Amino acid sequence: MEDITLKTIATKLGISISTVSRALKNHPDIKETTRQAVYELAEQLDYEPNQLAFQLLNRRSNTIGVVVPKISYALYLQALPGMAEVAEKHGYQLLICQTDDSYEKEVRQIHSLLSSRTSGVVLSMSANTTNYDHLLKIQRKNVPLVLFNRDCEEITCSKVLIDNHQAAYEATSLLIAQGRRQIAFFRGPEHLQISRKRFEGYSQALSDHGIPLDPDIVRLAADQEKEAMIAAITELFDSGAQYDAILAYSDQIAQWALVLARQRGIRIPEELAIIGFYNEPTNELLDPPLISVSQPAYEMGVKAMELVFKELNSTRFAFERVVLESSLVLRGSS
Amino acid sequence: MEDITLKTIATKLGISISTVSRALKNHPDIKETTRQAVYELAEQLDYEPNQLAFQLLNRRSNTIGVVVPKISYALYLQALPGMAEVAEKHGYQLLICQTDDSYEKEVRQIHSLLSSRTSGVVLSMSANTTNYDHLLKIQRKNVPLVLFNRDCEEITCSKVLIDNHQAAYEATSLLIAQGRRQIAFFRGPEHLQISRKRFEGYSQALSDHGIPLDPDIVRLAADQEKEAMIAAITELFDSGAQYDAILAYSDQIAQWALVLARQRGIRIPEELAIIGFYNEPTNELLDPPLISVSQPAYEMGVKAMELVFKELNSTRFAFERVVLESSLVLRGSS
DNA sequence: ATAATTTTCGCAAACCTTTCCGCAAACCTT
DNA sequence: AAGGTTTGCGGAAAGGTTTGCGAAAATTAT
Repeated sequence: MEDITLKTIATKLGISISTVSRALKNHPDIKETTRQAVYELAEQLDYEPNQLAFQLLNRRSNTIGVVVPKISYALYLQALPGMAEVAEKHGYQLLICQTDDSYEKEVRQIHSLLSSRTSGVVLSMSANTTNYDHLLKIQRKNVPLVLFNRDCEEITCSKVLIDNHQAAYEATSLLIAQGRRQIAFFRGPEHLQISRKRFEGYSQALSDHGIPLDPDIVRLAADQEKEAMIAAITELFDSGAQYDAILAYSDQIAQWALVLARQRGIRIPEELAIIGFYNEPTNELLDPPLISVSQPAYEMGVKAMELVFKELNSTRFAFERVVLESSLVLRGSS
Repeated sequence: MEDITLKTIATKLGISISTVSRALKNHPDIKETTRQAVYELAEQLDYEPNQLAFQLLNRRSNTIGVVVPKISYALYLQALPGMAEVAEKHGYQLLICQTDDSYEKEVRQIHSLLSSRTSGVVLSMSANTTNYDHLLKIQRKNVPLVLFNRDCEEITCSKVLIDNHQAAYEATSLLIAQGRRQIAFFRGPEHLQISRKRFEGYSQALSDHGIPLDPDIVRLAADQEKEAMIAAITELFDSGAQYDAILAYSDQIAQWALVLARQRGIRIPEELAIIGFYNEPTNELLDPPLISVSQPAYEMGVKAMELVFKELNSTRFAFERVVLESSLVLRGSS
């Protein structure tokens, strides 16, 4: 069973390869009868145009690389379909790469994408990326790069983000408005700008309301593995520090905080209010349902992919920085 | 900024393209000094071999297509990394396609994969697929096809599955052993073999223990959208039927059953025991934590991908049917 | 010194598609 | 009927890589 190519059809029909190619593309130069004959035989032989040849000719593959820390995070899980839809509309496919927040893996993935001549890259940097040579390499090859969710000042390119400072500020303000004064904070990975911004928003809200920041209840929870999160939360709980609310960098942390607090008989939200980030769908299954900062993930995905194609289809292009609105999803946990 | 190719290097060094190619591949024919010169210039120019050209030559891309109903299901979310790891070890990338359980989308995706000359396909059929022409087409093109999780008797190929009959049988038996006699069952999509098998395992366990099957408490919950699931569950709750346990086709359903039951003040597990399928990580955040049939998702992914490469690298190949062990993860919900 | 190797490298084909250009035949014009 | 236009199709190049084969250059043997 050999591969069916234009040549197969051309030979069987006694016409040239170029005629077959044009017939299949409905080129006006081709006589209706030949066109029909070609279509019939192509159908009968299950001819599938060889994208590889086309891509080589085109000098790039119909593929956009999407590099994310973990597919399983709600944000990416929800953004991916948005990206896929836009990509499919343009006849492109997505090459999804997971870095597991490893810098080395990210570099490997990027090289692999470059090697397979991806038409563009949407990237959410790993938490351990502090060197950006691989990203500069993408740009040097004139491949559109769009930073997604996780920003990085060192790289100039299009970006799709939310205002993390603002989001954290609002969440904190909500807690304060509800009378909370001792708001604990779980920080995310240190190198991540979004993590820093969220902390700054939190700090700002406190100071704007004249509440001193208590370092005892600001904790690091960079590792999003179950055991690490539980350890960080337990440490706070056992520290003897005073707190009547928790704002966490991610819902993963917030969810475990809620569960562990419940196990200790702490009443939520009466004794302890909890708010997280990302609006994981499972938040509403919890008891009580978890409040969270919701990002318009699907729209972010759409927007990011649109920016890729915008850059791809224009010669001289001005980078865009798109900042979408996040919102607090109010539920029972506060 | 032009693309860097072998020709670029060859011209700058005044040698031929083939020499550059061989130098980079450490071909013994090449003198050490030229080899070094080539390596240096390649490094300096950020040369990335053009996979597209190689793939065209090779007549297939270094890519395995993975077609699943929804990435967000825990099974696939956990299986994907297993697949990716094996693929990467072979120098392959994954082209992940989501069908949203739509037959049409599945057909489109398959054609797209065929067109881009994927080296192999791992497929978990959509719930609405009853025509298998597109799968036969894959096989006719000699592209290795491995069916994953969702079986289908009409297609002969390698498969990676669990014994759904057995799993449901065990789950039901556990409930019976705990004294439950009126076990409600939420069925999955009708066309899905795994769905039927689970129901059969459930029925078998009942009859083996001399318990009659009560059609009133066997409900269809094919649609895994939140609203549809809530509707199906509410319908059971409002039906006035008697039941002291629920076995659900998926954890999504089971989770909502648990939450909705709790909202109605039903005590779990005292009044109602609940068991689901797939072992979603969020099960343990619920109150009480949800019991579930756990599949070795990661291993299933690894195994499936290994089968793809096994078939890819052998001329005459015997299909394998791999049935992995599932297990009940015991928690508080029963 | 020449002959026989061995070392080192270049040529060209192949993978399949698209598209510019040109050519022949058929058509139309007056 | 001669010229001009349109219609329908084929030839060939380009895209970047790998590889078998042959050839030149360098080395060794006689």
